[in-house]
Amino acid sequence: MTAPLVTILDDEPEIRQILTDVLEDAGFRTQAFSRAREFEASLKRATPDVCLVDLSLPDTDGLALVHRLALEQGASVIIISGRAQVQDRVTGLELGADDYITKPFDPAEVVARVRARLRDGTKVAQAGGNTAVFNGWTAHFDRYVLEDETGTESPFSHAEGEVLRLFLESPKRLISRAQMQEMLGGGAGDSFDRAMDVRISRLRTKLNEDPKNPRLIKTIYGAGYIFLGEVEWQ
Amino acid sequence: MTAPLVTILDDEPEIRQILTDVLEDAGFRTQAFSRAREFEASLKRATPDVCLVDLSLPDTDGLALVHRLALEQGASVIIISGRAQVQDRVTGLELGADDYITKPFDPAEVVARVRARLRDGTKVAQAGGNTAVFNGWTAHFDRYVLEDETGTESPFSHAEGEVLRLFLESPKRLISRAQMQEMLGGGAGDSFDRAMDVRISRLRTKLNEDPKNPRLIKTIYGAGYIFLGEVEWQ
DNA sequence: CCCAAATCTTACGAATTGTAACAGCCGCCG
DNA sequence: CGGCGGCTGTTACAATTCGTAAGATTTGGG
Repeated sequence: MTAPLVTILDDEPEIRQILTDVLEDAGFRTQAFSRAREFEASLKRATPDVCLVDLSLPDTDGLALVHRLALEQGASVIIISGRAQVQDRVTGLELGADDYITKPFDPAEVVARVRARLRDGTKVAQAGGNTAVFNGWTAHFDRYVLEDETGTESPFSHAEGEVLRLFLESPKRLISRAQMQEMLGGGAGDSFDRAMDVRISRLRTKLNEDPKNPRLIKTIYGAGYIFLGEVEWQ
Repeated sequence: MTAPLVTILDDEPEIRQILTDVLEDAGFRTQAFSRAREFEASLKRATPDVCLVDLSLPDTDGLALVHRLALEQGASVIIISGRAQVQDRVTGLELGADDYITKPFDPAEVVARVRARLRDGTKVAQAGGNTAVFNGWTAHFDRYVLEDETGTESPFSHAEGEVLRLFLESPKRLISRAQMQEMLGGGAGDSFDRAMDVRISRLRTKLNEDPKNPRLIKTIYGAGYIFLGEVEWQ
């Protein structure tokens, strides 16, 4: 699957550069434009997944553009603007923008907000986000199915999926028991730890882990678990 | 069609009051909670369209709650927080929130952002046609007919249609049993749950679902059902 | 090496869900 | 009227899920 496409429309070269860099680092494809005319022309060639639009454009009314974009293209639109007044934000959002970021902005936050737009899915071709590939396995969270490297499929349950997803979302990082309980909605039950053990045990079986030498789900005595494995979400 | 439901989770009574007032003025239905426990209990009865969650809760880790919400409920989540650091926002958004508003906030902006969520996210009861196309099937609700991918037609009953419509109107979202009863005018009969089971069982048969591995109507043990499939109303 | 704590695994059972079979209801038609 | 057929809820039993308990095993300190 190709990476999501993010288009940037801003007349300041610096901003374009910063946004392009940080978004490409985050794994997106990007296209940057300085003028609305070129930007709109590009829409006829490829529909972006998210558009970052600066309102203070010299050659167009930015708000009208946003309105058209949101209405016709069906793409997610994030306004980036120097105007920080509440009224500006409200009108921007009412006109169809999905988010409104004020300058000066932090690049990391922009990336996070772009991701948030991609996640909610209804606008994007829902291809991504609920399938993960790791070490020969493929986990389909939409179908609750785990796929072998030979293509053999076996179902996993909701509880198993919760744990697996948690691991796949934070690979190669220590996950403590307490963290799991919270994430998995465990009312910190008295013996809830044991339940978690069992869940993990069952997951391990399903992943054909060698009990003596687990390769994917590693126990850190007294601390928690670590999921090793090269995960790629699709 | 009923107004969209917005739930508010905040421990400060003032904030709850302000948000409730301004959102109801804007035409939404609201439910406000001060504690996470009650809030989560309410989710079993009705799925809100948007959740406003304050992170600084006394009785729970707010971030974990947000994560669960975004993951399982598929509802739009907006974090409201006193913490304004970029890092806080980024982690909040990465964990699945759709937006992040810092206190102090302007009520008008909150309303605008809630509206933005509703626009792209949840399909609010499509007023449009009564024909839905999904995964090779076509459901004609005006004629009570289900059409095969080969064009073969087979009738479905009223009760089956109710359930099917409910699924098709909220695809890829968890639908709890309680919700079904409500939506389908269920006199909360004691054994009405089993009737619902039977309805779904019959619907599954009609959709040629493999009992061992259903592809469209998925059961989430202890939670409800989820309808997978790419739905398009016509 | 020994022990206590932590963790793994297995078996069991309560709760939940699936579905086949039955029965009541309603409309249709001879 | 009576029988028939489709629809739908109820019941009963089978299958699944998942937490709990309990014993086995592993870990790390002394």
